[in-house]
Order: sequence, then C-alpha cells, then structure tokens
Amino acid sequence: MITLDDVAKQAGVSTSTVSIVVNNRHVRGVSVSPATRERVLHVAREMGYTPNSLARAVATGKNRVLGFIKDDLAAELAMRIMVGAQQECEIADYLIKPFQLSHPAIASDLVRKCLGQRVAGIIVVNLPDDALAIVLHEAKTAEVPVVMVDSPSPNASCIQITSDAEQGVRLMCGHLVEQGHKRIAFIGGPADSVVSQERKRIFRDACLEYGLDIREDMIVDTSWGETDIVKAAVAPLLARPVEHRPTALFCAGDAIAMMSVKTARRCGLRVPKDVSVTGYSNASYAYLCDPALTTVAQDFVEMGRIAVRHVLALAADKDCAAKSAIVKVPTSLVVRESTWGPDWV
Amino acid sequence: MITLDDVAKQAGVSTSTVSIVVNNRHVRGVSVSPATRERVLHVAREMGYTPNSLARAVATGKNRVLGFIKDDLAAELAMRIMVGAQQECEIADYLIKPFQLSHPAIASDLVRKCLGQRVAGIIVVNLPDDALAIVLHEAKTAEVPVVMVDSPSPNASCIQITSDAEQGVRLMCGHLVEQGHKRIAFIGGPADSVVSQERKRIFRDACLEYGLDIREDMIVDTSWGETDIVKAAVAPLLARPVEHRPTALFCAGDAIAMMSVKTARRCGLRVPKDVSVTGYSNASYAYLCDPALTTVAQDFVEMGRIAVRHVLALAADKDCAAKSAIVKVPTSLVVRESTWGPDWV
DNA sequence: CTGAAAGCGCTAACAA
DNA sequence: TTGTTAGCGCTTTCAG
Repeated sequence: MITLDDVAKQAGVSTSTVSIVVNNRHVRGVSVSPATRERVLHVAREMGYTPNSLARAVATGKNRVLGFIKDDLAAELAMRIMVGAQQECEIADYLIKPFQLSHPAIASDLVRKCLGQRVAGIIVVNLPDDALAIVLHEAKTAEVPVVMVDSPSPNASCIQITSDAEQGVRLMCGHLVEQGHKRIAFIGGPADSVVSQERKRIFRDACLEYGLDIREDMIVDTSWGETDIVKAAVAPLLARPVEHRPTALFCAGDAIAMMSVKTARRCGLRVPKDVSVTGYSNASYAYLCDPALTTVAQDFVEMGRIAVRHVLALAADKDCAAKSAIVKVPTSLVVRESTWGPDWV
Repeated sequence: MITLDDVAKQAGVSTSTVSIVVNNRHVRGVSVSPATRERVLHVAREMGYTPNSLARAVATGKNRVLGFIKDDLAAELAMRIMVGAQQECEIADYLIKPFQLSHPAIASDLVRKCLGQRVAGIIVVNLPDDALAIVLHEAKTAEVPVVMVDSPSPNASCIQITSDAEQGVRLMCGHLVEQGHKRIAFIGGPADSVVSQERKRIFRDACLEYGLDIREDMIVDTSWGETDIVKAAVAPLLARPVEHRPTALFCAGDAIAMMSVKTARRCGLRVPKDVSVTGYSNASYAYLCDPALTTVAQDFVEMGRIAVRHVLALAADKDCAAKSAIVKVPTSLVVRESTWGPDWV
C-alpha cells in the first residue's frame, strides 16, 4: 500500500505539502503553488495513492463514521431507515457502520465496540427501553451523541425521530369514517409491542373524536407475522351476524392486514365489498397484493436522513449530552383497493 | 477520551503491559503476572477505557473491517445477504461497512473510498458487469480480495457466490410437471436482467428434459415490479381458449407472481384451481399473500455467510489475486397454496 | 510557499 | 515479568 510519504518522496516535496494538497486545504490564502499542487496530484494519481482514512482519523481525533445499531437487522423498516441515513451520510461525506444487537444482554459490549471505532455519533433503531438506557449511558460517558429512530420511548433522554402516529392513525380513521364505516375493529400486533399499543391508544382516541363508539370486543391483539394467531382473532369477529360484524378492520401493520384479508376470504367475505381492511407502514408488498392495501405510509428513509442530520448537529456542538426531543415525521395516507364504503348496509 | 497511556500511568505500568493485557495476548508462555493483569484490568474498567480500534488498525496495518458494496441498498435480498455477512463477521470479530453504489459512473471513486478505509476485503452484491470490472481492477492493485454475491457474471475473475439457478428452476419445473402441467408459461423479468434471462434459459432446458414442448409464445419478458407491464403480458395468455391457455405460470420472481395472480383473477380465473402460479426467491411476503406462493427459496443469508468466509480466507492467504470460482448454494422448493394439479382438464 | 518535527493512540521487537 | 523504543500513516503547528 502506497503512502503519503511515498508520494512526497517521489514528487520531491515534504509530506506536509502532500497532505495539504490531497486534502485540498487552503491554510490562510493560497498556500501551495499551483505548480507543485499539480505535480503532487499527478504523482499521487500515477502511483495509485489512496489516503488512509484510519490514520487520518487517529491523527485528527475525528472519525467520519456513524454507528448504526439495530436489534433486528432484517426488518424492512430498519433497512429503509438505513438507506436514508446512508443518503444523508453520502452528502456529508460520512460512512455508516452497522452493529447488530442480537441480544439485549450484550448491549453494553456492543456499544463499547461501536465506541471503539471512535464513531462521531450513534443512530439507534428500535431498541427496547432497557437496551436503549445502556446505550445512552455508555455513549454519554464517551460524549458521543445518539439519536433514536422509530420506536417511541417517551422518557429516554435523547432525541428521537419517530413517525407521527397521532396523525397517521387519525388519517386512516378519518378515511374510514368518511367512507361511512361505523363499526371498525382494531387488529393489533403483539400485546407487548409498544408501537402496536400506541396505535391502539390513538385509535381509541380517534374513534371518540369521530363520534364512534369504541367497542372493546372489537379491539384485539395478535402478532406481526403469525398467521394462526391473526386468524384466530379475526375469524370470530368476521363470523358475527352482519349487524354486529365490523365493516372495517384497522390493522396495526401491513402483514396483519394481508393475513386479515385472507381470513376474511376464508369466512366467505369479499374485500373490500363486504369488509374493508387497512394496513400500516406501506411495506414493499402493500401495492402488490390483491386487493392492493390502503395503508398509511411512514417515510422511513426521511426518518433516517433526519436522524443523521441531528446526530451530526449534536456532534458539532459540544453540548451533545442532555438534549432530548421527539421529532415526528408526518405520514401520508395511501388509498388503494382494500377500502370501500359499506354501501351494502 | 481516555487512552491506553492514561491507564498505564494510573496503574503504574508501561503502555506495552497494558496493551498486552487488554488484548490478552500471551507472548511466549505467560508474560504478565496475574497480579498486574488484574490490576490493569481493574483500572481500565474503573476509568472506562475503550481501546481505539482505529489506532490499533494503523499500528498493525490490519483493519478488521469488510467493505460491502451494493447498487440498490433497499433490495430485500441485499439486506438478507448483509444479515448473513454480519452474522459471520460477528463470530470472526469483523465489522462491516456498507457502501452505496448509487450510480455505476462513480464506481471507481466508491471503491477508492472503501479502500481508503483499509478494509480487509470487499463483498460486492449484484453489480453490473462494468461496475464490477472497475471494482475488481481497483481492488486488485490494492491487493484486497473481493467476492461477488448473487449476480452471475461468468467471466469476472473473482470468486462468486450465487444461488443454484440450474437446480432451482428445475426443482420448480419438476414440481409443476409432477402435478401434471403440460402448458407452462414463463413470465420473466426485464429483458435486460441477467438473472431473469438465466432463469429463462434454464426453464427452456428443463422443459426439454421433462419432455415438454417449449412454446415461445408462452415465454414473455415483463418487469420486476410494474403492474401494468406484467398485466399486459399475462392477460393475453390467460385470455386464450382453455385448450391453448397455460395451466401454470412460472414467474421469475415473487412480485411478478403476485401481479400475475392478480391478473388471473381479473381474467376470472381462480388460482390455483384454474391456473397455478409460482414465484422465485421466497420474499418475506410470499407466505402472506393469498394464495400463499409456491416458490423456490434462495438462502441469501447463507450466501452472505459464505461470502465472508471466502473473503476472509482470501485475505489470510496472500495469493488473493487471481482466484476465481463460482460457488452455488442450493435452493429449496417451498410448496404452498398457489400450485395445484390441472385436474380439471 | 514549503519543510521539519512533534504528536495521535496503539503495537511489537528488543532490552532489562 | 516488565519497560524502552521505534514506528504505523497522517495532521498540524511553527520556522525557514
């Protein structure tokens, strides 16, 4: 591997000159003559010189890298967030290093590993409260800013980027009542999922606001992905006599919506003619399925971008410690084929 | 940030002792006494010391990091590969740094950026031939091994990990003929997609082997994700009189399969009763849709794992340069609800 | 405008 | 068993 000194020697200048040139740094006015600059650049290219970012980082004490910690690497959502983060990093000339938190118990080690890379900041996706607390603690002593994305964790003292659930579920509820629905069931995710519970809570509020009765027997918890659980919860609802049957299913996630659609069909119901079904998140497959899902789109890539902007800002200030805020990024309603007015009533 | 020297001073030992302890390196036999070792460790923990991996990397000239270059960060498949890569990296105590190749034109700069991080190796996912060639060239002069994952690129001189398409499409064809299908249509992806064309080629071969006529009028190219294009290609096929209509649709991808199912329904056909539809890849949503997709599963996470094993092996040997091989990882057939024997014939 | 020299935090012989 | 010393490749004053 060819080094800066090699280039200097070859070009017959000192290392500092080369350093200045390759970083094209202008220390007070124009420091290095166009002639030498050109020569140095030429030699560098000739020799195939690639600056060693690591050495630079140790010399400056600044590493243009952001840590990205998530618990479940595979989740589509985490990936979209990462895409956004990466986009923003690219324009800021930063890099991302992902860390996989396979088990909450190793959170502490993981953060130290991350810190060991002397990251300028940390972006954390969807960590459980306890793991987040650990991350926050370790990061604070190292004075590295962290911002959390996507999972609402109200009493964590860091800045959090989350999609606006208040707005999102209201948007969808509004859409449904606008279409004339009166009996809307809420098909939630797991009982221990904070995002599901949040959506459920807001759903109740929204129902009240829209003057709908909230019927507890139409509010169920299920699972993000297990067909049997969803089916077991949804089928009974749909098997009710038509006058007690929900005319719409507000599902807490797109996968749940798809499983619900399937269940509805098994119950002999057509979607959306007999029952409307809505999703949440606008997953990649939401437009592919039949019927295409009406859903609320969360802009994960934007969330990722915002996250790095914030973490970079914190890193720039030195008062990166105590700041704590929640920024909510707006969602949007995407109406497709799975909702329809219950005009058969 | 507290350093190794700080610890040394505090513990009243030399830096090298601390270095040995924290890396728990045993130079010939037991070098540092349990007593001092314990003390150093204690002090280090007390002071909250975190080793600076960057400094270590520049000192040793070895960086335990792998570059991960992909063209489309969002693709679910790339993500699964990355999950596998990360799993394997974790056990080897390596880290991953992802690089986003937004445009083939910047391939050269991107690789240099990657090389600038002094990565020990590069994993490349699904790059077009020209971009790959550039990567290979830059990497070779830097003597950094690269392995390619997923996209078959026969004449590239690097080792490639790919899923066994020969086996995969034959598996599916076998399933279909076993169920009695005789008129199978091939619904491909874009005409310029190498994986789609590869599957098409093998599909033809497989048909021959199974004694089926291959009917060129039942082999079409479409798009990976655009509903209109797929519909335009599939609808005419399905509109044919029953004796000329395909009884099964071999789709080159899961999304295409879903769009085909939808099209079939619009044509008044039931899936799988009237027409069977198969996917390829086993995307996350393949089991969610209705009917759940029969598809061939590609083990992307395994591919990712294999990739890092290979790149690490190459990095260990110094003859990392010229090696070139294709390792095919087996696929598996997952039969779900979208296929059925054409017993109505 | 350019060079010499002193680090950055850590490792790795080699002495002691 | 431990300390001394000389780097790794780069940046950054400060003189020349």
